[in-house]
Amino acid sequence: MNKGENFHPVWWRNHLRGYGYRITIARQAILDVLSKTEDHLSAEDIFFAVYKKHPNIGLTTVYRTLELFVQMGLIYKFDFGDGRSRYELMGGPKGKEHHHHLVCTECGRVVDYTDFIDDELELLRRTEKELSKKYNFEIKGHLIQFYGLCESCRKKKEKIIE
Amino acid sequence: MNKGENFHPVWWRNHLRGYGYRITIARQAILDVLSKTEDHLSAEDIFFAVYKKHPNIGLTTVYRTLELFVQMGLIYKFDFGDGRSRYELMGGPKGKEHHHHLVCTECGRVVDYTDFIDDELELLRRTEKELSKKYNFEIKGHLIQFYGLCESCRKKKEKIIE
DNA sequence: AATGTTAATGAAAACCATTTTCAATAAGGT
DNA sequence: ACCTTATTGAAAATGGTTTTCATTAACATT
Repeated sequence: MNKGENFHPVWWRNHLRGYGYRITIARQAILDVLSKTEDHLSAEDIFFAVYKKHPNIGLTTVYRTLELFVQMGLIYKFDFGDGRSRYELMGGPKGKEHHHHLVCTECGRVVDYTDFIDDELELLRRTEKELSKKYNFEIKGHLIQFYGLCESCRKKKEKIIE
Repeated sequence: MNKGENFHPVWWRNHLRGYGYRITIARQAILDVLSKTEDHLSAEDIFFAVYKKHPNIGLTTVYRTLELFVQMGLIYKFDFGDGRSRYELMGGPKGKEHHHHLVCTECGRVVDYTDFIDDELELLRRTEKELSKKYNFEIKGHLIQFYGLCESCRKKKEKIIE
């Protein structure tokens, strides 16, 4: 952030280097976008956001980079059911706290919630432990999502019925 | 099942009729396939299974029927991350008991588990209640999945490292 | 700072699960 | 048996993602 450097925290640069990957403009730009948003961006969203400063970076590179980051565990990839994947920065210095999602099946709105996360995580840990023993799985992660109708979509439906 | 009738439990026929839909060969055949499998079938899997007895039923119809059944709440649609959707009969006379999934990210194997389902469901109900109040959502469902490596995939990886 | 090796990239084409179109068919009430 | 209209099949379209391949750029070495 200082001495004229671009925004590129040490942690993920080391992460990249540690895995033997190169630090490129595209990778910096993509992580930059992800670290500055509260939204759940699709590959195309990220492409457009990156495009503003780097119109030479292609959508293909965005896909490849996201795939790489997912493999490295730098970002999460989610499917909220609208036919495209969404990406979110994982924990770490610039990452948000652990949360789960509440998805409106009508308009696609996604709410990040952290309520009860502790209870959930405790149960998950217990369940993980037992499942890995019983089914011989090495468990790496979990997915919890709730689906429903958000307030405005609910109201729209009520109006139609009236 | 008796009197020479095909396999077509009353419950889903009424379900269909109740929604004003017609009972067709294709719909019978597709539900029949879903009710007789323990696997997590894709649309194509179902198409092939149906094809054996009804080579005239097209893949398009399979997709359309599955979509309809999902809307009606007769079946569940899952995404295990391999690029195609998987379908499962919901609860009901012929449905399996409520369960969650354990997915191997390497080979795609899916284990249905019911362990701790009660604890999970209790927590889910509590969480749902609070979330719907706090975020004004009408919650319709949830998704819980664990991801990891199954035993054989883990062993394969160990071999490569050696 | 110049050079060499090789990973990374962009553009275009390919891929592939799913959806749409549209004319033909069949479910089920009359 | 007939009529209305939902349902269907085949083929084409769609659209997110991946692959191909020649070019470019990271960065270790000199």
